[in-house]
Amino acid sequence: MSIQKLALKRHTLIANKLLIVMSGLNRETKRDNSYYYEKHSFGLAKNFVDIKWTGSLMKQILAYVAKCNSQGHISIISEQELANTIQCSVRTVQNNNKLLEDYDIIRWDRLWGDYIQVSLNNYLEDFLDLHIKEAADAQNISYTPEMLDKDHNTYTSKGGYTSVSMEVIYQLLAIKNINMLRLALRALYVYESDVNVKKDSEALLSYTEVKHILPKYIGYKAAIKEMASKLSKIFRIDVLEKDDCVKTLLEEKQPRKSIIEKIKDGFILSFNLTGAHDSKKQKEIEKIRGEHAFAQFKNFFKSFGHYSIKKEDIHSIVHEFGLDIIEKSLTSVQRYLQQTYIEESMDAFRPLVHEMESNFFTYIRKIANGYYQAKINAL
DNA sequence: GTGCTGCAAGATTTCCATGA
DNA sequence: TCATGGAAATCTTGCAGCAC
Repeated sequence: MSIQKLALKRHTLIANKLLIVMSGLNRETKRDNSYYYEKHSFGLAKNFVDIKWTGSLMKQILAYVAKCNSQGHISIISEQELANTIQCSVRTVQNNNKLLEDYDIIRWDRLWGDYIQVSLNNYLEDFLDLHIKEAADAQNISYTPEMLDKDHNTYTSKGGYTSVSMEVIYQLLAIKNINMLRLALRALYVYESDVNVKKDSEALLSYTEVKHILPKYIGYKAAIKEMASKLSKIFRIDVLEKDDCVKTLLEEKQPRKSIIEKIKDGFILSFNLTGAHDSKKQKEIEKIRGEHAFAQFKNFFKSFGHYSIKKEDIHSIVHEFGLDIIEKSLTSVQRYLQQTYIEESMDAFRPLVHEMESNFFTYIRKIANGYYQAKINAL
């Protein structure tokens, strides 16, 4: 019997401040004759700073964020499946839940057997870093569409959030070494900040930065290089040292002051996410290809009947299950329609077409969900 | 029978002294 | 300052006992 794992969201939104606090707050607080504290800069809540982030605890929180709905609620989750997914024992999952509840980070209740429900406390504020803007202030700020909800509330964010692909989440949950996990979480934040926001071509982490984030005993070059090399399943990583470091970064780019500071270290890790690992780019590509796949299917279907599906629903379903699953589902429906048309009577064919015409979104979603569950279980 | 908790052993992480 | 090894601290795990 295969070990059951959790089916997680294809794209998980996670506050940068959560990545920062779990990776370890930077101990180098004095910079350029002034003081900088990540705790204050990111507006971290006391309970998130005070709790001791063990490896299993970090992975458990990542799994909860990757599983919950838009209100931070998980209506049902198996402790055994969670333990299988984050690669620890059920006892550790239970201990962690109790600890997280003591620190007022989650609430949980047992449903029956090993099934529980979990709510992430202050989900918007603490896990997405989104804060509702007062109505009076809202008129005076600019915002991106992503910062508006269905009720047209306006949100502000201090440290922002990043989108992490399902592939990357599963890779993070498989990491056994706590310092590798810390390094990966910090690299994801730097990638969001440097590549997605500042539009640099790569995310750079200097030796000094890594040294002050990881515990002192592990903060030396050989150990950092060793850990970085093992993260190649998630990132494309280049280690730039001494002459390489200066030449590559100074000759090929026009670096900002902050990058020049990193170059002075003479030892820099360069991180890049490619293909399906880059959640934001992946979402944009899938939107366009998804629309194309549905347009092709609609063209095929027009000789049998007519249905309508909103563009937003296409984006949402492609976002939820992924382009490969959606294409597979549409191909399967097309084949099934053709087969029924050829091999069955009109009495069997008509109700099928009618079901699709009445709510094609629900119909295709049901099929996609089946393929998706099978894909997750095969991981 | 089920779920929770305390305990102890083993595993992992962190600290610290030391030498290069 | 960096790298390392041994010691100490902490985390993880499974078992046993208790309450319901």
